[in-house]
Amino acid sequence: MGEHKPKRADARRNEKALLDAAAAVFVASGVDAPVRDIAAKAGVGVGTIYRHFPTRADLVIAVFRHQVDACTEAGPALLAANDSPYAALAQWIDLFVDFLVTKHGLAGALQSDNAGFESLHAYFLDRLVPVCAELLDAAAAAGEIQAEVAPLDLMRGVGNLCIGADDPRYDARRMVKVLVAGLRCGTMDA
Amino acid sequence: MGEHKPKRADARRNEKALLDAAAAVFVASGVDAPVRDIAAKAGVGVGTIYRHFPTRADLVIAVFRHQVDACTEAGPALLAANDSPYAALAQWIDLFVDFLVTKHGLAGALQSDNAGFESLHAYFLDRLVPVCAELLDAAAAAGEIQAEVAPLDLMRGVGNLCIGADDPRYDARRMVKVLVAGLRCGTMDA
DNA sequence: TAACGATACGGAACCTTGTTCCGCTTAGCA
DNA sequence: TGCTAAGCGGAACAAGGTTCCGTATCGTTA
Repeated sequence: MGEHKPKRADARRNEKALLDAAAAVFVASGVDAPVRDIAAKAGVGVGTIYRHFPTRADLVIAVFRHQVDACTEAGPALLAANDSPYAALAQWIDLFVDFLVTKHGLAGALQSDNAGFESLHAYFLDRLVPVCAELLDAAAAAGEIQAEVAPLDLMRGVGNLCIGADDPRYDARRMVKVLVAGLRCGTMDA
Repeated sequence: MGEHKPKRADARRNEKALLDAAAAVFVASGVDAPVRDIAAKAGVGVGTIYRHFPTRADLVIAVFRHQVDACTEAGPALLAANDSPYAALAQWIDLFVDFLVTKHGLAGALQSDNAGFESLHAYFLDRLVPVCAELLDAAAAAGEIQAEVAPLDLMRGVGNLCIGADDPRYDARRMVKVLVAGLRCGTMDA
């Protein structure tokens, strides 16, 4: 059930290149970007994509799993690199938003593959909730935040604020910043 | 600003044929059915479709407006044709469900054209809520229903019951029937 | 009624996308 | 160094939307 490394070195290299290229292209052109564009960006032929990822949807899923993993690992790293746990939390939320903004095209891109989307979402929650909890606890322990918020609530809240983030009239990131700032000063007025 | 009839008789005939054919094909094969299939069903060439509806999305929107109109007109007609207003309501809900089941593919089919979807939804509410109200009032006046339910609530309720109606394990129509039956006997127990 | 111009029609051709296929290349090993 | 199977590139195919244009038809006018 563990990670079974593919055989050849160049194959492994290409797989990573593809994941990186796809992530970049998705950010630049959206999740609907043509497979050919991704192949070009990675400097490989389309055939190579299809050997690693049987279908377009599989590639998309793989990229997002990859992002979830990165986000997971970033939590402890940020905590170690910052004196202030609150700062770490804020930076982590920032990464999380990067991820969400692109993630919102997902449901559409995976229209047929509903099962794939569900399992991805489950994976997403399984891995990210504990990280968020850790950051939240650390900030609370350091006395840097007043409001008591459950990790899942915070993640949902941020997620919901990011809905419609592609509308240029709506600055989702701004609203998230406000929400995160709100953690510092309890829910009482004045 | 009113309805401006197209010029030629055959053009008008074809437009109607297209609307009917598209509705039939959408029911049979879903909203993603190829334009060619619709043209074939209507017995016209694809070019004809594109003269009447500049884009695939426009055709889809036109079909659904057409359905909304049909549903709107069916309300008073059913009321007139039935002795029991409740029976009329039940039959109307049936038509409404037909419409909803296919409507749920819409958001996906119009992915790019979000504005089109929004305005369609507004049109949908504007026209259907009054009809639903009329049926509900008539049934209440005849003493055939006990529960007091707002038209919009009923429509949303039915709409929500129809979510996931394409899943063969879930019989949405059955649940709607139960809900409608529930109108007859108030919300108290026994 | 015959002729004529505008209007509408059909469907082949085109473009973009996902996916498959297969001859060539190259990593890894003896 | 040579062998072989894993990998690779990209042309070719399939499917869908959209465009184009020669032909047919409508509706009017002489």
